[in-house]
Amino acid sequence: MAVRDTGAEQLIKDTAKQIFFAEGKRNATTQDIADAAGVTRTLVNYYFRSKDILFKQVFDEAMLDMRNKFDAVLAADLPFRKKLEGFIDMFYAEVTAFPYKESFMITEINSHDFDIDKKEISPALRIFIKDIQLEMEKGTIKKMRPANFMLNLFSLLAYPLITRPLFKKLFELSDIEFERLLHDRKKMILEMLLC
Amino acid sequence: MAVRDTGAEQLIKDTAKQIFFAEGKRNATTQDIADAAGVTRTLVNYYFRSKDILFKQVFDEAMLDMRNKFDAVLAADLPFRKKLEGFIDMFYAEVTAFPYKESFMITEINSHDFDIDKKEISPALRIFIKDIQLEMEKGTIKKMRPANFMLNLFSLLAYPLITRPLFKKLFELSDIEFERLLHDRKKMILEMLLC
Amino acid sequence: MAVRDTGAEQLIKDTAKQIFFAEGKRNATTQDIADAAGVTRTLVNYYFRSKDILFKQVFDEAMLDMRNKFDAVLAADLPFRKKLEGFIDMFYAEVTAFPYKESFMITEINSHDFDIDKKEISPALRIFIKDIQLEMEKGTIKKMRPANFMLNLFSLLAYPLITRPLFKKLFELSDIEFERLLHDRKKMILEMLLC
Amino acid sequence: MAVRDTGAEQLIKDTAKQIFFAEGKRNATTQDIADAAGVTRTLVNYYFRSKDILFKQVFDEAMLDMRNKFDAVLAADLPFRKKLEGFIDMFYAEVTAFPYKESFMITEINSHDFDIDKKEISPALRIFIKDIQLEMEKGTIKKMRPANFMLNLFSLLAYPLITRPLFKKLFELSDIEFERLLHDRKKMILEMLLC
DNA sequence: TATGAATGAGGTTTCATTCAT
DNA sequence: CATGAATGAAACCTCATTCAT
Repeated sequence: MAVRDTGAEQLIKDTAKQIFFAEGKRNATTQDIADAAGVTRTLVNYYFRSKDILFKQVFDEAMLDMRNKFDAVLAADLPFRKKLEGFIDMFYAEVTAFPYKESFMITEINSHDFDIDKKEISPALRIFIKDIQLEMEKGTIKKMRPANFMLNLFSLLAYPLITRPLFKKLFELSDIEFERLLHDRKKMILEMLLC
Repeated sequence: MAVRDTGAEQLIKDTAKQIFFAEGKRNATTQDIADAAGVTRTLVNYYFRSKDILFKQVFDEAMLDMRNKFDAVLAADLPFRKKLEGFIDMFYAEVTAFPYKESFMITEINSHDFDIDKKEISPALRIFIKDIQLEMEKGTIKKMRPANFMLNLFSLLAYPLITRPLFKKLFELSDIEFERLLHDRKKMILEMLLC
Repeated sequence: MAVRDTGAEQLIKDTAKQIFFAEGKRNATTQDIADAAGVTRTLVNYYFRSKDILFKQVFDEAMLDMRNKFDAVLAADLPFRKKLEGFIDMFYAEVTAFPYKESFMITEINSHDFDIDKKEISPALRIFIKDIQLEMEKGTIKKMRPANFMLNLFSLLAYPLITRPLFKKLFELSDIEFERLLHDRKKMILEMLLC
Repeated sequence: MAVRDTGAEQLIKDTAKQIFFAEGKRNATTQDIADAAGVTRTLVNYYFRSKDILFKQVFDEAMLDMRNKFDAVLAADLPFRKKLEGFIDMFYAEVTAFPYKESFMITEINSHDFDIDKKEISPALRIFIKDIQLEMEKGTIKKMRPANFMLNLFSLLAYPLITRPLFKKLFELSDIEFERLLHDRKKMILEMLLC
């Protein structure tokens, strides 16, 4: 009697995640995913009924995953500056593991049927927004809507990563040079946000 | 003697541009484009041989178009601050006309066979880099690699636009509230970059 | 428990063989073949991925098939003359069943990417070449390269069959008259080769 | 005022002949032919209305051409053996110039709507048949139907040429070796036919 | 749980042909 | 005599999905 493996479902999702986010193969077919996972194409369908469902599940999991990581950092019991530093480090680590995830999400976010099912603002985010307002009162950061502070943070972090190929060409940079550039940014972003 | 019509080719490209960049229909088929342009599908093929070629041509034209607009602003004979303001205005105008163009380009840029055929850094960009270095010396902007200054500029401008749906959800903002937020950013971006 | 049908793949190949070789419909489409086999066109594609692959498989099978029949006759333990007679009979039988096979193969052979994957001369052919050399030494056949003897054999057998329509016209022969002509050839060919 | 060229029609036919018979590109499109002839595709259509008509005209011309060459040799005032030699030489010369012509004709001949419009047996052929019968009476060639003598002649000449790629593989022959083989055949064919 | 067989829908491309100048 | 533009028909191919074990 065979041992129930049962890991197939998660294996397929992980493989899809890898293909989409790490390898950047946006148009991978179910066949491609099945092949990479070492299962038959129909098994993919057995578990997920349709490609769209697999798609959505992988996407949602990735979103949730990222949100959990965000929350962990944002709700941590640390001084504001440390939180920011932790956030930046976490973000860069994510991008190193899944270089295409940002770009992929951008696409999804802009697709016509984008709809994440969330009820309310995450508690961690609520805490962080409080932090931001406090810092503004203390004068360590400029006065602005908290949403704009968040937008600035994300912008300065994420945008260079998703347009990396373009800017490499534009400024004639090697991979190493671009890495150096990114490295410089960490301190710089802190300064821009906190000055 | 009738004038040769011949506008069909450009018409098809313009229609494709509209569909891709203004309506965000990334997966539009040749049929969709033909229908929207009021021509038969095979005519599309007559001019462009294949969908990929149409795709590439439209993309390249859009890139060139944008670069020309950049160059016009960056090389203008204006004080640095005015240039920045002009750039920001131009960028927002572009995005208003073609809301999905950024997102579309992100995707292409990250696709595996991305390769723009450029020989050297654009003269206008070279001028602007000079401007940046001059401003640094004057102390009106912080010292950093010029490339990082450009990255900051683009990041703060573009990222909120391409992640708009997500942040609207995240902060529970209406369209009007988000517009207000964007409006605030113009002044704020100038301050962040120039402080 | 029902028996797996699974005969579909072979059925499609056999049908294609029939259409190409027996009916001479060189330009049959996948649809034609699917219709004749009583399956849907996409099933043809399911098994063979592309028309070319089906094409190649059918062709290769036909080649192998014929080679096996050749080998059986050429390697048989019979006196040389009997072998020749057997070969001629076999050849005519083949042609009766698949009148267009020869012509089809001529075309393929002359196509630009013709390449059968054979490693070495078939053992049966090697035996037959030995036979030929022996007969030459015995003086029952004229001295010549064995390859030329083979060429003569095939020429005299096959050529009239593949140019049948032309010669029928040229000599104003009815089908029956042409059959008579072919019938006479059997003895004549033996005489020409063995004299 | 431009010089009337007018050679375009013949140029197209000659180009088609070249492509079909010399290069063996059976499936060349009108575009291919137009390109090779240095004219636009629509010009091909202007002259020939349809691809089939061009096809047929080229084919018919090639047939007529060959028949004229046959006739010239067969009706010449020469001894029988000389005629045969002349015929063989002429045939080989033709094949050298247009290696794929034979194979192409085989295909056409076997196509379902093959129909050359001839009224009667060519006078030259009639003369040659007389010759054959005379030689039979003289005992220089074996007794058989004249049609079979002709079939033998053509078979031994043409078949090795149209199956050349196959036999090269089968007997592991280089191009040079195959040429040598063909060279030997000239004398051998005469012997086989005349013994 | 897992799979091979089969299908349908939709997309792309090729090509000969016709139109209008 | 010559051509660029446009069209129609048909072929081909890919893919997600369903069926029947």
